[in-house]
This record gives sequence, structure tokens and C-alpha cells, in this order.
Amino acid sequence: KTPLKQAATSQLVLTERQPDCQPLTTPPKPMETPPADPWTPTSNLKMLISAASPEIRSREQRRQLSDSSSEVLQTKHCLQEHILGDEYEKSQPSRKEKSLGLLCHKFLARYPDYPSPSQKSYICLDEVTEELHVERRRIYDIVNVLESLHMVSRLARNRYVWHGRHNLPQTLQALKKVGEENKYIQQIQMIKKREYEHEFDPDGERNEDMASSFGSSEQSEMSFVELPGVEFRAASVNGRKYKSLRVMSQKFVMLFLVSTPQIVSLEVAAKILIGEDQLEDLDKSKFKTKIRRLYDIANVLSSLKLIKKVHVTEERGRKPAFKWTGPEVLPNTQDTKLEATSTTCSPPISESIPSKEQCSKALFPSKGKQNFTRHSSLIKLVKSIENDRRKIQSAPTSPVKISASTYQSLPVFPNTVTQFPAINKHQLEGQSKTAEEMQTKCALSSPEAVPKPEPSQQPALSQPLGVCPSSHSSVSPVILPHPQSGVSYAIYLHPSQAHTVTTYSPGFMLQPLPCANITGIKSNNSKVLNKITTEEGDTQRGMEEPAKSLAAEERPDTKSETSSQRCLKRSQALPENNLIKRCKSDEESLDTSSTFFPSGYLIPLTHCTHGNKAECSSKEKAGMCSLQHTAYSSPITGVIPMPASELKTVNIPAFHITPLNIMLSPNSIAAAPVLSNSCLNSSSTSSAPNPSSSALNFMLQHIGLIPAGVQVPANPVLQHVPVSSQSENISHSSGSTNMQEGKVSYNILQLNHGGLSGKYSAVIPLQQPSAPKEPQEPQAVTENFFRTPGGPNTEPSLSANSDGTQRISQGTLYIPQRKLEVSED
DNA sequence: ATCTCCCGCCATATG
DNA sequence: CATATGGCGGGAGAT
Repeated sequence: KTPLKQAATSQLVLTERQPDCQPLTTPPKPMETPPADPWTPTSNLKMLISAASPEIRSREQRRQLSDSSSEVLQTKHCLQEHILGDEYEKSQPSRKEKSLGLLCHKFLARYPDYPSPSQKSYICLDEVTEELHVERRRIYDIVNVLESLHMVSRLARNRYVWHGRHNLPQTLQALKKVGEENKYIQQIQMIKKREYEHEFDPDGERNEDMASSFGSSEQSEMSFVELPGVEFRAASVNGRKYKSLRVMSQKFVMLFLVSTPQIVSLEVAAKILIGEDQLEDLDKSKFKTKIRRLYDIANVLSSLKLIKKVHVTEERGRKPAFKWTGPEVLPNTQDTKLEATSTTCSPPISESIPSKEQCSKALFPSKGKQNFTRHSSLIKLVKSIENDRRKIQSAPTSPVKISASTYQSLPVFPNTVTQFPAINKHQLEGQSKTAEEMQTKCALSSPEAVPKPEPSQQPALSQPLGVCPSSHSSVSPVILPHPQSGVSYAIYLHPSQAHTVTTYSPGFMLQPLPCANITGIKSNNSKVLNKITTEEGDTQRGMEEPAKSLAAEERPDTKSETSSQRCLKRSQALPENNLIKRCKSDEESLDTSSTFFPSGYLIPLTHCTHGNKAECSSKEKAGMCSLQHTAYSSPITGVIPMPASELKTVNIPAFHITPLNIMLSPNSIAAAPVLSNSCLNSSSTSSAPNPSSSALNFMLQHIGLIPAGVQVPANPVLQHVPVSSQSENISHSSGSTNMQEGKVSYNILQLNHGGLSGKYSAVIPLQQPSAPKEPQEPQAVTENFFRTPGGPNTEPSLSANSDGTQRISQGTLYIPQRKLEVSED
């Protein structure tokens, strides 16, 4: 009932204004002090802008502005017009006006995206609730999600610190890594397959096998992924509490980062998130609850512009889904150099740690924020396993750590550059960025050589990686950088199971590995054929002009990106699979049991430039830390002085741990500088050419990705793969945009190679992208999976991967295709 | 009818 | 014990 002044601002207006604002905002913006005067003119402006952004829900009538200072409003007012004939004006706090998404916008408007490090802004929940006129409960929802992204961290009761998006790049990177480790891709495939089966077999209950296997497969015991200096027991607050929403949020994000089309349907997400904990029992109510939560999370993520809502149409109908619109996860650009400079922290750490434990902690260098350690909450473990093993609780060497090591693997290598990575991402993404981001990027980039939009990335990666990595790898577990450009093509290398089992999954120790089981899954051939068409319509409701649409595509950030309202007609989604209801009691019991999972936290050891001892201490908490520290000793070089004995335990796993991803950016050409496990392996293991490489070459050539003459070096690191001009062109033309749109069809090649590790999957663009279609039309993406069973050594276990269909006999070529339709409004 | 998802009860955690 | 958190699911608004 408050007088709302709706700031009816035309989007256009806002857009225009953005330029002005952004420069101000983006860079180091001092931002307002929350307590003092939350509503700064700037903040208001910002808020409006953000609100205006496409993502906002349908006509945004946010009366929230009412509070805002008059001046700001006035400014806006001038511009205000109702355009587009939106009837806004409903003063009613219609339900929408109370939406979490809107609330989140308001919340975000209060703080700068990139607060200057010098001054921290604190968030006082009481103030926020009062100023935003919301119930406290709502704020928690927002804050929890923000916490999961490390955009804020809790200091104490009622008190949070605002970090803004500074940590986003690292966070996403870490999440992606964890997501890969968790094999979410496979899980998704499995779920889809299962659905498919269901279609054919109503009632197919017999899926039990699958279910069980699936459940087991879900290892996701993983817990909250933490960043460097951020979070972590700031005040005593951290203990380990629920965090379920936070964890859920992280997992949800992981799904996007991991999946190829970067589109995740709620249904799938819910199933995966549920399945994790225990054997799966699909309980309908549980499922519904999960969905509710996902909507909550999605609203916040949408406000952050990390995702947007779309609809996926499969044969059965349309299902709500979300598409990742956030920054691509950069490969780890580790710049040793930069790192070195920034790495101030290390010294302190090493110093302080004379003791063995501490040393161990030192293991992982934490340079830039990349290192994450897994901090297991021992408690949980204890329940499940520890009975026997115990005692060692904190000892770094304890088994727990191992698992941790796995996680750690990622971040370990030095990389720091928080900013640069971000830049790269931005570039890659290109258009999609918000204006602010764009500017930031520009600003940052200018100084450095980096600015090149596309190609720049590889070189950077290659060198640094090449140098450090090898050494690193040997020593420290983690370090595999994986280059991923967010771009379309990727080659994934999975660790072979054998090794993998041990090292690979973090959860491994605790639980039986899922992998093995997976194989058993029943397959439906039909699935292979299953097609999914993706269509996206960006246009806002009514608008559709090709030109416009195109423009929109190119520059998503402007208004067109997401119109607030997406009207989707929804065809009835396929009826959900039947879920068997189970007694809650049962579930609960299960849950309890599930508790075991060691929930670990990934804790980035790295410190910011100003490393603090304090952090170290906090870190020690996790047994993991020790390892990192040790490694740390020779952060830059990558050589680790650690005693072999200690390292071994840890290290071994590390090698396998990270699946190698080789990403080829279309633009960049086929060249993929990859630093990978393989190289590590090769170096450490033997000089012999990696068998896998030959297979890879074969495949690539076969497909035409690579000219016949060209060979992909066994050791990917440092090398660029020459690509024929043609291929390059093609890819180039297609551009990331197309890929995203789904127009391009590509093939995914997966090879199982016993020798190295596992399978490689490559995504290769088959066709050049046609010109973008009218946005309205559905675009179809076809994915073909070619699967080549690995060499002799190949393990069955991973086979399940692709679709979950049964294992393929060796030598068999497995080519599932599916079309995906995505529609947006 | 289905999709979204707000509201707020109430169990827990924290202080 | 008083509060602060946040899991959870009913049920209502939006489509």
C-alpha cells in the first residue's frame, strides 16, 4: 500500500543511461555505506538499470523506489515514459512485486558489484529488512545464495560482508571443477535416459537397477565450496551448519557450468540434487520441495544475471529450464607471473608453519584464490566411517584428506589473477555482458595485452601452464589447469576408472564409487535417437523483427535479453515420472544415514594479496590445508619441495583427479593449448607417446576437425593444434553465439582409452552455423555422440557415461542424437 | 490445470 | 532463554 512510485522507466531510457552510470559504478566504486544511507543516488540508478534489464520480471513495477531519495527519482522521472505499452502501474503489491527476484534486485542495488577492496561494506540484516520492507526470512534466501557464490560472507549474527562479484570468477571456476569431478554430466545423461525409458514404459518400475546404481553413483557428498579469504570462519559464526540452500545453489550452478548446452531443466536439476544424498527414492513431495527451492535459487541467480529462464521442449512437452548467461568459466589462467607478484601471502604461511602439520597445510599454495581445500567436516565422517580409522582426525594425512586432495586439485596451481580471468571471460562471452561488466573489462584489459577478444587466451595459458604445470603436477595433486574456454568445443578427458576410482572421486573413500555401478544401466537404444530441439526466442513479447532479434542476440544485455515476462505457453510437461512415495520416516532415516558424507568444504587457501596468518589458522581446520601449504613452498615454480612420502598419498590422486578438458574455442581455432593430466602423466610416467593422442588424432581427422596431416600432440600442453583454415572459418563463423543458440550441430566424440585415462569426448562442430534464425523460431541442436570404446584397457565403468545406456561393446560406435528445443520469452 | 513461488510455521543454531 | 537462521511445504497468484 505504500505509495509506490513506480519508476516507470522505459528500458530504452535505461539503456541509454547505462553508459553514464557504468563507468562510475564498475570500477572501483566506493559504494555507499549501507548503514548510513543505503540509497545513494548511484545505487538507485543502478537499481533502476538493473531492474530495467531484460531479466526483470514482467513489467517491473517496483514500488520499492519509493524510498529512494527524491532526487534520484526525479532524474529518472524525466526519462520515464511508459513505452512498450506496458501497463505497469499496478500499485498493488501483486505477488510479483514481492517476488524474490525483485527483492534481490533491490538488495543488489544496495551494493556495488565490485566494491573497492579497501573499504568493505557490511550488511546488516536488520537494516536491509527494514529498508526493503521484507520479512527477514526472504533476506536469508537471498543471502544464502549470494554466499554460495561468495559474494557475501557472514561475519556474525546479523552481519555479513559484501564482496560483490570479485570472487565470482574463482568461485565459478571452482564450482565447475567440482561439478566435473562429480560427474554431473553423466548423471544428467542418466536421468534423461531414464525419463526416456519411462515414456516407453509407463510404470517401468523395473528401473530399480538403474536407480540403485544411479543412487550410488551419486557421490555428491560434496559440500560447500569455499573460496580463499572469503568466508570461512570469520567470527565464530561458521561452524558448519546447514547450508543446504547454499550447497544446493552451488550444485545448481555446477550443473550449468558442466553441461554442454548450459541449459538445465528444473526437473533434472531437482533429481540430481535429490539423488545425491541417498539412494534415490523419488518421493514426489520431496521433489516438489526441491523444485520450490530451485525456483528460489533461480530467482536470485537470475537477478545476478547468471541465468535466465527458458523452456526446453522435448518430445513430451515443455519443461521449465534455465540457461546460463553468466560468464564462461575461464580456464584457469594461471599466470605464474602475476601470481608471483600478487602472492604476498605465502611467506607468512610458510613461516608460521614449522610443524609438520602446518607444513602439510602449506602444501597447497594458495595463490590467488584458486586453491581450495576441502575441509571435511569430520564430524559427519565420523559417523559413517570413522569408527575404525579415527584418531587421526586432524592429521593431514588421514584418509579424509585424500578426498580433499581431489578437490584441491583444481585450484592448486597458481593462478591468481583474479581480474584477468574475469576479463577473459567477458571477452569470450562478448555481448552478453552487462554494460558494467563490459566496461570493467575494457578498463582492465586496456592496460594489459589481454584485451584481445578471443584468441588471446590460449597463448597465455599455454605458456604458463607449460612451465609450471609439469613440475607441479608431479608434486602437487592438483594442479591441472584445465583450459576451458567456455566456448563451444570441448574435449573432455576422463580419467580412467582404475585410477580414477581411487583418486578421482572425492567422495570415494567414503562411498562406494558410483562409476562401477553405472555401467549396469539398462540402455535404450531409442534414447540414442532421442532428439531435443532447442529454440530460443529472445524477442520480447511481441517484438520480433529479425534485425532486431539479431541485434538482441548480439547484445543481449540490452533490454532484449530477457523480457520480464516470458510467456510460455507451456505445453504440459511430460508427466513426471512416477515417483514412488515412500514413508517419510524412511526417508528421514535415510537422510540421517546420508549424513555420513563427509561434508568437506573446499577452502581456497589462497589469500588475497594481503595474506594473513589468520587465514592460515582458520584453514588448518581442514585437514587438507596442510597439503596445500606444503606445496606452497614453491608456489611459483611449481616445484614442490615436499618430502615424497607425504606427498605421495596426496599426490597420486591428484593426477587423475581432474578430467582433462581440452577446449577449442571456435574463434581461436582448433588450437587448444592444454595442460593436462595427460601431460603430467606422460612426463612423469614415460616419454612414450600417449596412445590416446593417436586415437584422438584419428578421430579428429576423421571428423574433419583437423586436417589429415595434422596431429595432435600427445602432450597437449603447450601445443597448439593447427587447424585447417576451413575448420577455423567454420567455427569462427558459427561463433559462440550460434553455438549457444543451438543452431549449430556438433558431434561429441568420446573415446575410451584405456591407456590414459578414460574417455575423451570431443565436441566438434559439424556445420557452420547458419545465419541466426529468427529468434522466435526454435533452433535445433543436434548432438551426436560417438563413442569409441577404449582400448583394451578400457574399463566398463565409465562407459555408462554417455547415456547411461548400457555399455557398448568395444569398438562399437555409439551415436545418440537428440534435439533440444529451448524457448524463451 | 499447471507453473511459480510467497508466506510463515517451526525446528535448530547461536549467543 | 531469546534470537537468529533457515528447512519446508501449504496453498494462492499467474498463466
